[in-house]
Amino acid sequence: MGSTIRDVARAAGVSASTVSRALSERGSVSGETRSRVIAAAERLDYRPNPTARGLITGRTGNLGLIVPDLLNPFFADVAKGLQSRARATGLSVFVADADEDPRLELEAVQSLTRQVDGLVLCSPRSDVAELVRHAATPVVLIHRRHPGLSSVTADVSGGTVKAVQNLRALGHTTIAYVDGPAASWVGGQRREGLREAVQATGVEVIHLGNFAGTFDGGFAAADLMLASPATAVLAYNDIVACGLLNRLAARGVRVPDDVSVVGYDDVTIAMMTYPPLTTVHLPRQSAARTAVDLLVAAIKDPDVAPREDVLATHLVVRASTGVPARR
Amino acid sequence: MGSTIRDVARAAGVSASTVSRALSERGSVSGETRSRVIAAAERLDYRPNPTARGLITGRTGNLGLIVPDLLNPFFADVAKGLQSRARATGLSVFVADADEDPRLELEAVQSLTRQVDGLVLCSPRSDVAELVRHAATPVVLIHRRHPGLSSVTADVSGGTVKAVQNLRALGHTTIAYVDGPAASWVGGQRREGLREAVQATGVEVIHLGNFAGTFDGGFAAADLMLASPATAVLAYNDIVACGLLNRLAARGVRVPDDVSVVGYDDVTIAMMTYPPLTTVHLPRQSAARTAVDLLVAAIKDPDVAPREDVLATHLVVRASTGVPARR
DNA sequence: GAAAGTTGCGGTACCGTTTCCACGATAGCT
DNA sequence: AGCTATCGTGGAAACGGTACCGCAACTTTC
Repeated sequence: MGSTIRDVARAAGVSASTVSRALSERGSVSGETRSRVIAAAERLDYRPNPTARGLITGRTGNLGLIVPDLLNPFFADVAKGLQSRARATGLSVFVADADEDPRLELEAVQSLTRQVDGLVLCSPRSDVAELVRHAATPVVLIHRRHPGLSSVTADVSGGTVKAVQNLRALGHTTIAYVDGPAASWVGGQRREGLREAVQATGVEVIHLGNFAGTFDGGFAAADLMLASPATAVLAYNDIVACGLLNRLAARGVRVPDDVSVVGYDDVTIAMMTYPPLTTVHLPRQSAARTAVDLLVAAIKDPDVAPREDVLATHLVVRASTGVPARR
Repeated sequence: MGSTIRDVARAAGVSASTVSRALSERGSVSGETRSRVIAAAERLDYRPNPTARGLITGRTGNLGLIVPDLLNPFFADVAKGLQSRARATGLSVFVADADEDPRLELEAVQSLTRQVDGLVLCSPRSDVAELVRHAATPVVLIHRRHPGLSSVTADVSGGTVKAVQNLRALGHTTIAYVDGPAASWVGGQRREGLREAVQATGVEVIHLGNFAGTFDGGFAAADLMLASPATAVLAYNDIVACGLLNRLAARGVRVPDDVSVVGYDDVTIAMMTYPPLTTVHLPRQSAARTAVDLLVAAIKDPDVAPREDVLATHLVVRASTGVPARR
């Protein structure tokens, strides 16, 4: 089956340690010996056993990613980006879906931490300090910040300001906001952005309250929005916006003629709605890339100072926003 | 940091082998000794090092999943289902996104196979025999069949028949079909189902040709569909259907009044389109569950006979299909 | 030409766990 | 009482690598 380093050593007429050195490009080996070893390894189709290597080096060559829900395209995107960057770095990645359950998040940390060199926590729902206490490896956060930890976040409040400015420029003066789960960290960021935007532009913001961050959440919020004097609505994320669009269409409200809708995230389906959704673009693939890089740095040197990267956001204007009609 | 089995042994006043036996419920240990060991392990927060255990047992406790594209909600769903079932079985899962690239699929097999006890290949794009040649562990296929391998597929052709029968019952006699990539295995299944359906119902099927299995593919196909005499259209999958809906809406065609649209997969966004999409439901979470179970069986006994499970499909009728208008 | 440094390689000791074997003690049998 | 099972336990080997040390041969230096 799998040939071992000793098989290669025998075939090449050298010792096991020499094979190890020759193949890992470490230590000094004569060119002639090295090529003989490489030839033998090739012939036997030898691949170092990662488990055995991991035992002695303490490195697994793996990264772990914990997300609240893979079905949310936002997290799927992060997973994809992380995967791709990890592959480029020669790492494999464990993915754990915590099903929006803080308990499962902790469980995932515990079961993964021994098998990976580093952990990426994406939008964790639970207490970060608690999670980190159970992690035996470096940790990087995505879409959440925590003192003393490296993190990659997006400038959500800046994006919010841009969105509101754009709506204001179109002529909207009263804007509804559909909030998500109250505990959400990014939710806090958005509300802060809204306060800033109100100060900067003078628009009036109507908080419609907390809804689930899902299609149904948006669906439910639509009726409240229509009952309000707002001419535009900012949704917690694109999925919520999608629910809004749907309910609005069902009620015969035209978008953007009667109501303008703006989402957050710019996930794939934001382009697929009708009309295509104006949305605040949050970088995901690049966030994932950065997260891998931060992690790799922390693995190489555990004492490296944590870094809090904030990625720029921008507004993607599509067809769901326009000049408000008189109501 | 992490305490070892010897630390526990010392703390409990026994040997390392006794600790191993006590904790793994294997072999004979007196009740008194066991509880002393367990107490010591608890106190030291001892967790067996999975790497070391893996080295000696040859088991990693991990599963590998290779999908073409995590952004496709279909595959994200499979990943989620697999993950959840694996967790319930005490396994962790590696996820590899091959980016629709056969070369990356092979690479993923090679880099994962030594770190897992079993591999799940979901809709592989490449030659399955070639992939399996490089796998050192049991393999289960999802959404593809291959002689000698366990697989979990959905009865796509049966679902197709149901879809066509439904359209026929509504009064459609000419149906367009938007095909996906020519090489696709499921594509073949759908075409076969179409042939069956034509025989059974006598409808006429117009093949609009091969398109990318994406939103853009559907977008592009819409114009061809409108130029044909068909009153209903079957799309390669829900995403393609979504593209169709969009282009139809943009051209002022009403769904389902002017044209009926049917998708495949029943992914989440099928509920979120306007109008909500009638679609052939393909089980994913249960496919993933079955795949884990088949794999676990194959891991326990490598000589177990391969099983080809075919899961039932059904038509989910939503608002995108209706009685055809005279054109 | 001898001392010192460099290079290439083999031997050995681990990494942390499980598994196999041996051994003493206790129990059950004739 | 002696002989054989059975049970509980400790010791040692093994899994497949890498790291460290030491040694021989060769090169450099004054």
